[in-house]
Amino acid sequence: MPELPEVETVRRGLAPHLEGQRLAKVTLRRPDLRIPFPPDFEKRLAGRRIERLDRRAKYLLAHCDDGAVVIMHLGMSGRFTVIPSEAAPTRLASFVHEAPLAGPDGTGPHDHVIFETDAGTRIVYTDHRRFGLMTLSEEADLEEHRLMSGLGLEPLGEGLTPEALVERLKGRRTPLKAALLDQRIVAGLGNIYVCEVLYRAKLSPRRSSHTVGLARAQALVAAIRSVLTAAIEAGGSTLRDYAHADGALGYFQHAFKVYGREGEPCPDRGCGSVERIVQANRSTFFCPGCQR
DNA sequence: CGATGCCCCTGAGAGC
DNA sequence: TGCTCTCAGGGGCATC
Repeated sequence: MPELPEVETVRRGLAPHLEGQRLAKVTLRRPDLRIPFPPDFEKRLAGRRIERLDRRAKYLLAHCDDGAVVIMHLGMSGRFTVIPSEAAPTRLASFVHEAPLAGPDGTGPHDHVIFETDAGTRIVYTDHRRFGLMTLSEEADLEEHRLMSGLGLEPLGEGLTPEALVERLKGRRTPLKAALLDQRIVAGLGNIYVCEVLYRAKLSPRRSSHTVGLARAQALVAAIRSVLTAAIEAGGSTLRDYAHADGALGYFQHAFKVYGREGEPCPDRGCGSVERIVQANRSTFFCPGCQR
């Protein structure tokens, strides 16, 4: 699902509805997602004001006025729907595929969390595969939370330099594709954007990570920055049922050069056709002609 | 420590 | 129509 650009797009869509708002009510419709909700999650958040909505890697972080932070991850299929107070109490079906309308509150069977703000806005978290999570950090230092402490370099942050990347890839014999998916090295890339980054950097997904020196790392860092920046500007990518917080669709999927393009000619050089291979049980798309 | 496979879950689409 | 199989943007855990 959502990789960094999609999570950032969701953050931007939700922020105006959450920042500065007080949560009037929080409702859970099941006890867990990928992990259980913390005890008293609903009570703990009721009455709290959200001061800021941040993002770290693929996590959304809602900072409360009492210092608690709601940590949220969308997994593969998580999404938010904003229902303004004036809207009819039925969901806009256009951005929820096949989701049957259920209870009198207009929620469907995969709507697991409902936030209601003092302004009357409802923010519904939907996640049919339930690989997402929501939990609470009470730590004084958020970075010490177990979900945050192991995260690697923020791809659009200043820490991602070619030198830092070389340092983290050094000594690893794992394929470069797997290393870039490893959130402990660089945090925020997923399957689609790693494929796109490797294509643009002209590096093979099979290349052993330790063979990436400074020159190749420079190409990688440049590709990571440009692909993610362009994807965020496009509002992320829309595949299958994914949509923004406001129901709009991102369009970066039209800019994919290799992802999902098996058999098509290499878009840059026509030097071969895009191949699909399986690495670590996930599809990799690349051009064996120009990616070395 | 590092790398691989399997698992969590639901639904869509292809093929028979 | 209906069954079975594969695949899906994530990540944690066991195992070697």
